[in-house]
Amino acid sequence: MQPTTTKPHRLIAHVDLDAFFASCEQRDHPELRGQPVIVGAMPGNRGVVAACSYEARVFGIHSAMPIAEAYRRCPDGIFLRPDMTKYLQASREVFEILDGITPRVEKASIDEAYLDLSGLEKIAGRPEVIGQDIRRRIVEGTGLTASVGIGPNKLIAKLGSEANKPDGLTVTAPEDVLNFLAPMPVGNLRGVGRQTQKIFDRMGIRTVAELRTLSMETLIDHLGTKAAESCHRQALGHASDEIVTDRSRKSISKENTFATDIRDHGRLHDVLRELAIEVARTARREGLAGTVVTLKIRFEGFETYTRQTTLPAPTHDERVLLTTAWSLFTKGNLPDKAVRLIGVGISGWAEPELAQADMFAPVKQQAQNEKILQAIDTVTEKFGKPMLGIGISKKNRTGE
DNA sequence: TCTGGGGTCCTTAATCTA
DNA sequence: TCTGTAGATTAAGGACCC
Repeated sequence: MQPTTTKPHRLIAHVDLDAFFASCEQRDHPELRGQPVIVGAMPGNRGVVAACSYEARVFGIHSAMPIAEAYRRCPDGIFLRPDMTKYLQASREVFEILDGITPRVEKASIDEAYLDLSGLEKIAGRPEVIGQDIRRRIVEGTGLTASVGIGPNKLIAKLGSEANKPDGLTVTAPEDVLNFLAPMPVGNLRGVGRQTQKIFDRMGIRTVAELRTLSMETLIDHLGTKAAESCHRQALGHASDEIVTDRSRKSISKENTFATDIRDHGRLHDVLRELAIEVARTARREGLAGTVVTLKIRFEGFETYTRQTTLPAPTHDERVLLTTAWSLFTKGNLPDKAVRLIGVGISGWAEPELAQADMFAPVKQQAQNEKILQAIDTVTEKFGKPMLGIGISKKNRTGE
């Protein structure tokens, strides 16, 4: 009989900067310290709270809350527009510090990271000591506080950092994972948002311990296979412990919500051009060229649609993006209503060598296709009907 | 309450292809 | 040659996250 081998536990940390945007502002403007700071849209405009200080949270304000509601709750709060340049710089400084602790750092967002600390205990001491060291280095290096969770995988590390905010540290040993999770609301699990929460509410399931009592079949019946498997695994404390140090992006997009809904197609086209220019610029800067163009459109009443198409050749040319997106708008069978938001995105990256393709490739490809189409028309004219193979090509090409 | 912006991943339906 | 079909691919929308 083969000896049973069990995979050794890894030691994963999750580092989460506290109220990041608001903390950057309070750090740089001492007069804002101790004040309810709300970063996001300005009251009177459309928008939501991007981040708020802990002093603002006392009023029940939280991120993603409509700014009008935040203002109602705290009219004396300090409302600020986000300064992304500042936050990106602060984020870079934090990641430099984290890179100095271990090379195995995964950037989860502008203000969150996972670190693989496995093996570090021999040099740096117990997980508690390492966790305190991470927090100390961040506050000394940047003036910002962070909450840290440490556990055998990313889920437990993340829930740990959330459990003790702000400026806290939670270490969960592998043998404590089940007890750590048991009393938590199911909404703490990854992928359980508003809709899934409603389903659990209807089932009378509030905590992870209660979730564990459900059979896999029941879970699949209510949530579908993927979500059920994910919840089941998480409830038992099973999750990924892989640190992905080079996450490549899958898409680039830009969108814009108008202050008031508009119907003027000329203005829509102008805005779409600006967005296409920004998307194309980002793509070129990052050496990416994509074949899938997506138009996003939201009408009055928050009615949202997306339309996408696949180009014959990869592009990072704003003219191709604009032409394609505009044709999706005009030919996408969309309602004739005032527009609240318009956006454009690109994805479906070509292979690296193709991504370096010359920017006129799509235009050339288009011209090539036109020639082929002309040839088909000639053949059709001559023989009365298209030859089978060519006929199919034409059908595909035009999407009819 | 009245809902930004930039992403990722999943499900489902439609379409294409062999 | 035509047609039905299964699997692959594409498109659209939804849910979620920060």
